[in-house]
Parts: sequence; structure tokens; C-alpha cells
Amino acid sequence: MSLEEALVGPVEEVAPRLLGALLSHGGVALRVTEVEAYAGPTDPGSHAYRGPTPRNQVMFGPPAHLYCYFTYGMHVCANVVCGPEGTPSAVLLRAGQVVAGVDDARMRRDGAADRDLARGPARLCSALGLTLAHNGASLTTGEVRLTLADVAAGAVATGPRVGLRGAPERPWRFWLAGDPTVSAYRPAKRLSRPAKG
DNA sequence: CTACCGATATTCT
DNA sequence: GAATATCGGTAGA
Repeated sequence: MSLEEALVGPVEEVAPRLLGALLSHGGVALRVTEVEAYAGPTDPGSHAYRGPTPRNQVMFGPPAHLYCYFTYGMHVCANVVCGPEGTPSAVLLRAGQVVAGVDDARMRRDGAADRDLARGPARLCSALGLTLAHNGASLTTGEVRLTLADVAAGAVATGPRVGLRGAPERPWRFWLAGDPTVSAYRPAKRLSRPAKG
């Protein structure tokens, strides 16, 4: 089965298929250990919930491409666009275990501990060297590659997505149970404080 | 381990 | 102006 075929379907079914997959770029390869699913118009947590914008247009394109976006003023996060084309759904790559190019990853991550190299979506991009320049990049024909792998059915755990306050009840976060590279729990950001003076 | 806080661009109101 | 798919540093249990 081709990668494109594996990525077409309900995003909450596609997302766990990415666990265990190998993602490589810039001399670093990692095994995906944690993902989150984001659907289109029906999912308030998705960037595509309110329709296309310059930022999310890649989500509306063909599957097996990267959707990279800039967030919180300083971080890049990467998603795998899922199909079919025209249906905006994507899977956020939240964490991975570096399995090749560990020295390169450590350099990019300023000497972080091995298990922290890609423990979080922005850290994962940093470890791999992914930037906004990779937004829309193919995962089958370019320098960023994704190869699926089978994982035992019982190894997958699910729970609520991280960092969302709008759609907390969809348990669309998937990770490999017990893996030390899965990102730590963080509560949704507190309510805003008054403007500073 | 949990919790709080600041930095800071893009998007929406 | 306010919210946001975050992270690193610091504080406390």
C-alpha cells in the first residue's frame, strides 16, 4: 500500500498508522512515537475549522505532504497532510525517538538529553531541521521522507489533545504506550492576564 | 513529577 | 486586543 493510500480515510483512523513510522531529513531519522489528528470543518481544534487561510492552505492539498506552521511567535510544528485532496485534515507530529544522526540532532537542540531531542512538536522540527521552507514538501519525492511501519495493536494509547481549549473532548492524541520520548503532559495555557504596563 | 511565567508571529475579532 | 496545535527556566513537592 502506498503512503498516499494509507493516509486517505477518517483522520482519527489514519493518525495511529503513523506511529512507529520513520521520518528522515537533514541527516537525522526518527521513529514517530506521538501524533494528534486534526480534521476539517467539523473540528473546532483544527486550523482549517474556519476555512482556508494563507497559513493552512496546504491542508486542503493532496496527502503525503508536509504542513509546517509557525506558532507562538517562535516555534515551527509539522503535520502530515491526509487525504483526499480538498478535505482539510492533517496529523500533527508531536514526538519521536531519534534513531540516526543523533549527533546532528543534539547540535540543533543545543545539547538536550537524548530522550528530549524530539519530545514535543517544536522540538521534533528543530531536531530534524524542518522549517517553514518545508511547508508543502512532498514526503515521497523530496528530501523529507516518511516510511510507515507496523506497530502492535496493544501498543497504542489514546487521550485528549494537548494545548487546546476549544475542543478538549476529542481523544485524538495517539502515542506508543510507555515510550519515554512521548511528550509530558502540559495543561492548556492559562487565561490571559491584563495588558502589561 | 506539576505549575507558573515570558517571549513573540499569525490569525481572528 | 485576544487567543494560540510551545518551550526553557525556575520553584516547589
